[in-house]
Amino acid sequence: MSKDIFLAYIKNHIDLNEEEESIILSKIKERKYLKNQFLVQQGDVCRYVVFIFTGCVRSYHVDDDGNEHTVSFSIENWWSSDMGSFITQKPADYNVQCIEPTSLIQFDSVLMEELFKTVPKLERFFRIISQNALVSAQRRVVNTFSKTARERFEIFREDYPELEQRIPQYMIASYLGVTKEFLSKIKGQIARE
Amino acid sequence: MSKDIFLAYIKNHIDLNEEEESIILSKIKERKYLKNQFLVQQGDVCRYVVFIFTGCVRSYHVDDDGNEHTVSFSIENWWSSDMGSFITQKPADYNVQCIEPTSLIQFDSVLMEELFKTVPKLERFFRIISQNALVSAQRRVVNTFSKTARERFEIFREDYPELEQRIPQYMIASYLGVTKEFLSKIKGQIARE
DNA sequence: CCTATTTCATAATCTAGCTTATTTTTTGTT
DNA sequence: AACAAAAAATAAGCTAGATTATGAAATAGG
Repeated sequence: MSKDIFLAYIKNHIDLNEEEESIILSKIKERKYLKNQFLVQQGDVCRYVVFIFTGCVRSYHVDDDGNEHTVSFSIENWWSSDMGSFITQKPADYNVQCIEPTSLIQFDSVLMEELFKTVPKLERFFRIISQNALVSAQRRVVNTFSKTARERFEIFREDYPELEQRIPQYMIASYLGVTKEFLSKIKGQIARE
Repeated sequence: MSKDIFLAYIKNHIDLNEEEESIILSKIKERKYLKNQFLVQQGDVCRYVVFIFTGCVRSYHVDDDGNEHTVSFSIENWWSSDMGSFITQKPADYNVQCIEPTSLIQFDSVLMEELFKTVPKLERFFRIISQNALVSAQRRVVNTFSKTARERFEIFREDYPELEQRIPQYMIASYLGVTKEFLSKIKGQIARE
């Protein structure tokens, strides 16, 4: 059952006894989204953090010139949200949109606090995954400055080999910080070698 | 007393009772570093997370071409470390160096776990500050892609008005992701208006 | 106080990546 | 299967920012 995936994922990071497991199971439920549906829209307040069972979700910002900038892709066994908006309850900077039919658990702040109260160990769990997310966000900053677009593309391919097939190329370009035309050129170069 | 600054800082994010406060106070101690001393050097394993009382610390990565890329500046009431290295105990990607004489608290992983065990609320505290740091790292990626160098410089000035006076210009350039020459040109442009 | 070393400014040349435009391919819908 | 719409490829010309070079100003050390 897909909720067990979530338990297994937690148990990669912390230990849970049977009671804690059943508390968690009792409080979460699966929800499905269709392709192209939004979990949050830029400007709205983000009410959920989600854990993804299946599917794929993209977070992206649309700037003043109308250009899209992808913050993250989230797939199986990963998290998604506009954290800044969720924490502060201010308007979201990002759109969070399903790019595949997606099945997930939705955590609002009430549920979150309820879980922390009944299973305090989860504080530790979320600390750990928050720290890990921070580390990779910082690495991305440095890569953006120190690597060429082509290098960043090659790193992307290594880090997420399956993702390239599932995601339209123009979205990958907007994740790498280049235009779709330039990514196309890079792929041409690589193919020609 | 400077340790009280640390307590006050924690209490911005979570509540502490008297007992918890005194446990924390009993376990931490102040340490001083000279200007230019390293807290971590790229390639070594990072053994500490630090909280800064006074002074300024820079984290930066040196890439294969020998170029420096500043990940963060940390001043009064803020944290610093190479988190990735600290967590995994693998070689650090970053140098963490004092750019002013600096007074701080040093947390090694033993102390960290001891604190988490005796004051479990601190898990929550570190989750919150990690999440905040994640939000700003993500915002920085988006800004890098959506704003010009000049706009990023102006944002930097607004966000950290005091910092510009304290930090050499070439370090600011490496934080913004441009060469020192180009930052100099930008400042010239702005001055001429 | 003097000298050496960093740091900052300015400017000419060069290039990675952007813009704009056109064509081909793929995907989705009736 | 046919059509429409979205996505990808290709290419010419263009700019933000890099590189290289030189001199001036500020810091630091003796």
